Amino acid sequence: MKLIDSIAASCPPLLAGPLGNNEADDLARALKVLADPARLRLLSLIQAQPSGEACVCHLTEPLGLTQPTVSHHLKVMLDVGLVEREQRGNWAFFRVAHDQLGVLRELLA
Amino acid sequence: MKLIDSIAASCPPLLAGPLGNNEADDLARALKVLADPARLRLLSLIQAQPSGEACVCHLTEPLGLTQPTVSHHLKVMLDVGLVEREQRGNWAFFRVAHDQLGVLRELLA
DNA sequence: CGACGACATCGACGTGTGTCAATATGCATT
DNA sequence: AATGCATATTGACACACGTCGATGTCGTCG
Repeated sequence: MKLIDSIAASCPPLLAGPLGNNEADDLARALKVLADPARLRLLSLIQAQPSGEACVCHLTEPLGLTQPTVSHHLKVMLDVGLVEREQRGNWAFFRVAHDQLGVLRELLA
Repeated sequence: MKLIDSIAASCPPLLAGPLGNNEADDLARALKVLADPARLRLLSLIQAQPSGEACVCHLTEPLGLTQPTVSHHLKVMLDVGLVEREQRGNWAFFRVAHDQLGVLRELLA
């Protein structure tokens, strides 16, 4: 199970009551994934595509980062559940996982 | 001007369009402040007080961190605008800045 | 089957940061 | 003024992480 799914099941909203160590650790790990300029730009770039999806080769140039770095960031976001991946032939297409982003948003309440 | 105020004035929601370098950097810096278990627990502990405020000496023991570390985290959150500080005699009382937290929450849309 | 293109993984490097002990600052009370 | 207490600052250390070049893997097309 992806990190954000398990947070959604176990973690109360931030200001609803004192957070335990485990809950705080999990929520912090998820927020850390989001707290990077390259990853924020990746999400906004993927979402800006008319189809709502993008492959790695279309993302490296607008970001000014190398292909391994972009691949790394996408993997990190995939692991926590912030993006979804679909392989089609040689290309790997990524979409923003709106539901999981919404989970994080609602936890800051 | 605190970081989150300037973000609120200049930064569009994450998925509204491609983020520029400066916007992504600012938003990431603000999220990084939140993406730490000690700071998340601090916010939830302060909010859990009946008065909605707390001084440093009431926060070190439930967190299991030293006083300088707690002071450091509060200063970092104060600088970006996530908490407010009010000195009363020897004690410094901190409150959660709900508005600024709301700004961050709405930017993840 | 062989070559090519897209993507993933590995190893290494530099930077950033959470933590603590030690010390400084500032207010209050006597 | 002098002492005591709450908080802030400093310096140092260990660890995490973003980035890159080099290389590996897998699917596609001659």
